[in-house]
Amino acid sequence: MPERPALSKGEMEVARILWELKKATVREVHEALPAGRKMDFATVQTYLRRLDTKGYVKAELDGRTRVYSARVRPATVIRETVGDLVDRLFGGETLPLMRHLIEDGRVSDEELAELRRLIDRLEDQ
Amino acid sequence: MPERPALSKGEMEVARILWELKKATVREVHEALPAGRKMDFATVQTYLRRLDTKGYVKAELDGRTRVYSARVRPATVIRETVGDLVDRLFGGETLPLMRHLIEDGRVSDEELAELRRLIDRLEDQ
DNA sequence: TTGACTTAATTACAAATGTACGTCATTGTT
DNA sequence: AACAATGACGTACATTTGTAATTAAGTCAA
Repeated sequence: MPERPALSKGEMEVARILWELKKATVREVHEALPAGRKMDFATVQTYLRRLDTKGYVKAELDGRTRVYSARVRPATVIRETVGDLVDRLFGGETLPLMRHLIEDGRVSDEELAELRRLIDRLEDQ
Repeated sequence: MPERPALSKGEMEVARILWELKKATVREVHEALPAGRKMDFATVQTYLRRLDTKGYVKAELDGRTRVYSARVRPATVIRETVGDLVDRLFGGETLPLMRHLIEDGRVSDEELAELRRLIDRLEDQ
């Protein structure tokens, strides 16, 4: 595996927004920040540049503007990032994390139902 | 909320081991590192000291030896840490993370059953 | 064309992090 | 007692991270 340096927290936020937009300029990412999340334009710029350097995204020039897009698939990044967290904070066990998520009460009834469907699907195959 | 500085990755690893041991000296934590995880004794020492400074653990002296134990409950630390990850990497949505965990195939059938039980319990109340 | 704006690119820098060395005190061994 | 081994503390230091100020370059109104 081409081991990339891990994402920092700030990089994560920016990467996630880029994934959502598929392709975006610094400005577009900046504008897509969640309401209330105050981050300087230049800061977003820095994160995107670092994501590029680390190999997570690529940039192509459109005129004088850089248009960024993912180079590594989100699913991969998520797998690596969550895996790392599970290792460090849960000793590699996934269940305790799920238990926490479910019991923490941030999951709606609908989501619970959805979850159950997921489980069902996995079980009978 | 008494906002503590977030845990760093190294601190997480050490904290988790301390939680498991309940109470432990630097050496004990060092020895309890997962096989294959090579970390210098002094590094463990540093992480514990920083955990102390940040308010996550406390230390009492037994002779000339420091015995560390949690000051903040693991559940709290986990809630904060996971919450932060969910915000940054999943835009605050919990379900996508659970979906990932379930679909990533690291959960055994038994664990799936256990999960279902958890969901059942939450649903009928 | 010349400021006045916009926006992009570069550079900066303190704080946090990962990682460990050196020093000194303590204890166990001939 | 003198030496070797053990272990605690304080110190160190290069990287990485969070965050932005500065500089450069293109664009538009007068």
